[in-house]
Amino acid sequence: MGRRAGRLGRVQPGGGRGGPPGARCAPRPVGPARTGLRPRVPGPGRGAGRGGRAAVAPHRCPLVKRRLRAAAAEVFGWPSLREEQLDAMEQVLAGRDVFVVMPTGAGKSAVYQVPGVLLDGLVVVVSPLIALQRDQVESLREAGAPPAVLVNSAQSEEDTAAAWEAVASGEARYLFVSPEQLAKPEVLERLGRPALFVVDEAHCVSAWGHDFRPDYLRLGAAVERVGRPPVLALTATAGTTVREDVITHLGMRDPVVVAIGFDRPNLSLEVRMFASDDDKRRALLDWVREAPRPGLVYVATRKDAARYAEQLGAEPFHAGMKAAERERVQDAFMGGAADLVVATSAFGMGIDKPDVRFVAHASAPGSLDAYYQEIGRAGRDGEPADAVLFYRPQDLGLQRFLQSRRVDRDDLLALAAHVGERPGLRVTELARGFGGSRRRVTTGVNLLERVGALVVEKARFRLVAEPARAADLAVEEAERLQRLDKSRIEVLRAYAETRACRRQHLLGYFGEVLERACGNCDTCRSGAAGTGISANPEYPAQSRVHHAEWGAGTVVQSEADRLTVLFEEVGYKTLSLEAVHAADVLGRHP
DNA sequence: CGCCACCACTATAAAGTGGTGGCGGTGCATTATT
Repeated sequence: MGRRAGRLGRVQPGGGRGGPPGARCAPRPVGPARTGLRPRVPGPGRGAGRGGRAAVAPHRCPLVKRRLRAAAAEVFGWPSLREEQLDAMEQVLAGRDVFVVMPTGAGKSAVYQVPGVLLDGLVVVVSPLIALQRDQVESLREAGAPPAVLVNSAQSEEDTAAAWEAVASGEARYLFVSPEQLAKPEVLERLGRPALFVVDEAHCVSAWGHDFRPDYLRLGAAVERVGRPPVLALTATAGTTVREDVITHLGMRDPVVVAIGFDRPNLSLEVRMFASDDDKRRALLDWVREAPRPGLVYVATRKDAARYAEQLGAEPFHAGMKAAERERVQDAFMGGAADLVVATSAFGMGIDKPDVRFVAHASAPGSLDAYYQEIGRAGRDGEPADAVLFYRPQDLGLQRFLQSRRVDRDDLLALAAHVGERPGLRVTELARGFGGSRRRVTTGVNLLERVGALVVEKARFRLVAEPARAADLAVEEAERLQRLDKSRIEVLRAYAETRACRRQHLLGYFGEVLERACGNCDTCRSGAAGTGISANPEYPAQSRVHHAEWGAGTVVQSEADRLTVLFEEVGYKTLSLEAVHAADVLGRHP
C-alpha cells in the first residue's frame, strides 16, 4: 500500500509554505469570507438558489486533479469523483480551509482520504463517536490506504502506545481522535505538525460545543497549537447559522464553502397537527402500522422510546441502553432483521441505509437542523419515502427545557476569581483545584474567553478582567446565547405551522431558494400552498432588516403574509406582515 | 414547559378529582468498586 501511494508523489500542505504543485497551481481566492461571529448576508459566490453548486472558482489545475483522480482510482478503486469532491480536495491541497456540506453517502470522507495519500504528513481526523472512528479506520484498511490509527479511552494502553509510535515514526498517515483527546496538552504535543486537520460531523461544534461537549469549542485553539494546518470541516447539515458558528469556533480563515444541494425531492414532507396527546399517539400508531418499512420513529424521551416500541412491536434505541444492546439493535436495523426502530436522537449518526421508507417524528425535535438531519435518513436510494411530523405545540415545551442552559453567576464568579488568583492553570489542574467537573469548568472557560475576560496562551488560562466584571459579561453572553437557542425552536414551529410549501420553507432555512412549490408535501397536495409564496419582494430571504425593538436581523423566511427573521440579539422571530406594516417597525438595511 | 406518578382527599364505598414534586437528551474520559 505504501508503495502504491508512493508512486503518486507527495504534495506539501499549505500553498504558501509548500512550494511546487500547490504554489504553482494555487486557486484564486474565491468564495465568501465568512469568518464573522454573527451571521451575514451571503456573498455573491454563495450560490443560493442555483441548486447549491459549489462555491468555488471555475479555475482548474489539471496536474493536481489528475493526481487526485489517480490516487482515488489506484488506492481506493474509485473510477471517478464528483466535481465537488475534486474541487474540495484541490483546495485542501492548496492549503485553503474548506467547509464541505454534502449528504451522507455522497463521499464526504473521500475529501480527506484521497488528499491524505498525497500529503506528506499526518492527517488528524476529529470525529464525535469512537464507533465512527473505528468504521473509518476499517474502511481505510480495506481500501489499502496508508496506515490509520486510533487514540481513545476505549482501547488498551498497548494499542494507544502503538498508535503513538506509528505517529512518531511517521508511519501512520491518518489519526482519529475525539475532541476530548485534543484537550490534553500531551496529546497535542504528540501530534507534532500535522499536514491537515479534519473535523468530521462538524455541526457537532455548534450543536454540542456550547454545553454538552465543550471541548468542541476548544478545537480552534488546538488547531493553533499544532501549527495551524489547513482545516477541513465536513458535515451533512449546516444551515447558515450553524455554518457560521462552526467556522467561527474552528477559527477557519476565509474558508472555501463546497456544498451539494439540500433538496431531496423524493422525500414527501408532511406535518400532522394535534391538540391532545392521546390523539397524537393514536394517530402515530395507526400511521406507522400501515406504512411501508423499513422505517424509523423518532421520540423525545427514553420512556417514549420504550413505550412506542412496545406498542409497535419494534426495537427501542436510546443512550440509556447497554452498549451491547444498542449495537444489536443498530446491526439488526442495518442488516434488515429489524425493520422498525423507535429511537431518541442518539440513533442515527453513521447510519447510512439506502432503503429507509419513512422517518416519523412522534414529537418535535429541538431545531430545524436536527429535524432535517433526522429525516435525511429516509429515501437515500432516491425512491419515494415519507417524512411525517406528528406535531403538538405543547411538545416544544420539552425542547425549551432541554435547551435551557442553566448559568449561575456565582459559579462563574468563583471560577473567574479562581483563575484570576492562579494564572497559568490548565483545564485539568483548574478542574481539580476549582472542584468542578471538567465539563462545567470548560464550559465556563469557553464563555469567559468568548467575552474577552480570559485569554489562553499555550493551553494556560489567564484572567484579564475583574472577576465581577468577567462574571457579568459571561452571564450576559450566556443569556444572549440562550435566547438564540430558544429561538431556534421558533424556526421549527414556523415549519410545522406554515401554510406554504414545506419544502420551500425548509430549503429556505438552509439558504436555498426553490422557485416553485414542490408538489410533494402536504400543503402542496391539499392546495393550501398557493403560488408566489416564496417571493415577498419587499423583504426577500437573506435580506438585512432592522426592527425598532429587536435590532438588526436577517430574513430567513419570506412568505406572502409573514416573515421569519433571525435577529442578532433576540434570535428568530416570526412577524406578521400586516402587523409590520401597521406599526411600521421594520426597515430595510442597505 | 408539560407530563406523570404519587399522594391526599372524599366520605354508606369505590374510584375519581385535584394538588405537586420530580423529571426530561446527546458521548467521551476517568475513577472507584465488585
